[in-house]
Amino acid sequence: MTADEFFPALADPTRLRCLLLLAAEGELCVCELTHALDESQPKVSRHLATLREGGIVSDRREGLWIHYRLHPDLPAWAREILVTAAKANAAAKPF
Amino acid sequence: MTADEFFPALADPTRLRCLLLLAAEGELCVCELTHALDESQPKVSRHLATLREGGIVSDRREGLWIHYRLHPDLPAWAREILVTAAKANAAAKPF
DNA sequence: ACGCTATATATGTCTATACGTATATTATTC
DNA sequence: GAATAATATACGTATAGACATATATAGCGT
Repeated sequence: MTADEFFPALADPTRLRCLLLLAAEGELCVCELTHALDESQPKVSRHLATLREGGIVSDRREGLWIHYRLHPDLPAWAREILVTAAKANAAAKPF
Repeated sequence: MTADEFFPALADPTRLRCLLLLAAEGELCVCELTHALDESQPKVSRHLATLREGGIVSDRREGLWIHYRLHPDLPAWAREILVTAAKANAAAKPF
């Protein structure tokens, strides 16, 4: 995982929000993400596929549900960036 | 400056390298960046314009040279992300 | 004013990305 | 094995992004 691969994944707002939710919650299924983001299921699924193919998230099937989480091999610096972005977001929307 | 505005600016390798160089060096003119990146002048200039229009860098003319630096108002979290990316880059290319 | 240097922008084109809608896949339950 | 639920993918299209080449602008020196 290089910065040149990681940053494009963060450039889409839907993908960024997915990653911040996953960083905060640990593991979420597609329907939880779809509901939390208020986006269509195919849209969320396609963005998750992008992240999966990029090695940024991993998935785990459990019956009908597929749970996504940050990929276990995601390097520490990438996680740090997500934490920093989450703090920036929290500061920007203090509701 | 929100994360949704900042991350797209990092999604292009040329822009990312410009920002990492500026973060490391403080201030550089276009010809220094062009030479350091080994890219064409219009290409570097256009990416710098993107960063300038996004409020991520500021420019200062001094005679023929135009010096770019990280924008003074760039929030701390954005600078932190650049520092983290720089460390990731340095670790990836230990030459 | 002219030429030179540094930088910016314009133009046309090509590629990548994102989207909505529709359909397919996978697993469960009856 | 049909029906249903959760998720994935395919397809067509629209938009954005990046590029190379060419040209314009701005300041300096003579």
